[in-house]
Amino acid sequence: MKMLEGYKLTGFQKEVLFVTAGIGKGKTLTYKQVAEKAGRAGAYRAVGSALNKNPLAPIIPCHRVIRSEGDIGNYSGRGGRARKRAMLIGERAISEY
DNA sequence: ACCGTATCAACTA
DNA sequence: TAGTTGATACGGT
Repeated sequence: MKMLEGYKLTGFQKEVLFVTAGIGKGKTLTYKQVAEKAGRAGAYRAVGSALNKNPLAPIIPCHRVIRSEGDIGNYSGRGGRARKRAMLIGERAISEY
């Protein structure tokens, strides 16, 4: 996993990105779950911060990380929340409501 | 449903 | 080092 080389990311950042990148297709994880997998359960805020600065926004499936209630969180990638919602609906990961 | 507080890491001065 | 911010979570009202 050397895709993170060149990017000045901290350990937590790398863990978060790695976990996010490891989410299976059509699956979704809540920020809490990602935080737990990253080794810092409870740091859901930090997870958001990490993904916010995520230099691999178009590469990492950050759109598969949603809120605990199943709602769409925010998204820094191109298209913003609309794009994220569209992708999740396309993968049947969430309800289209 | 709405508001306030809790919690964690990164950023900036 | 201290203060602020941010893609959240949870409980009380």
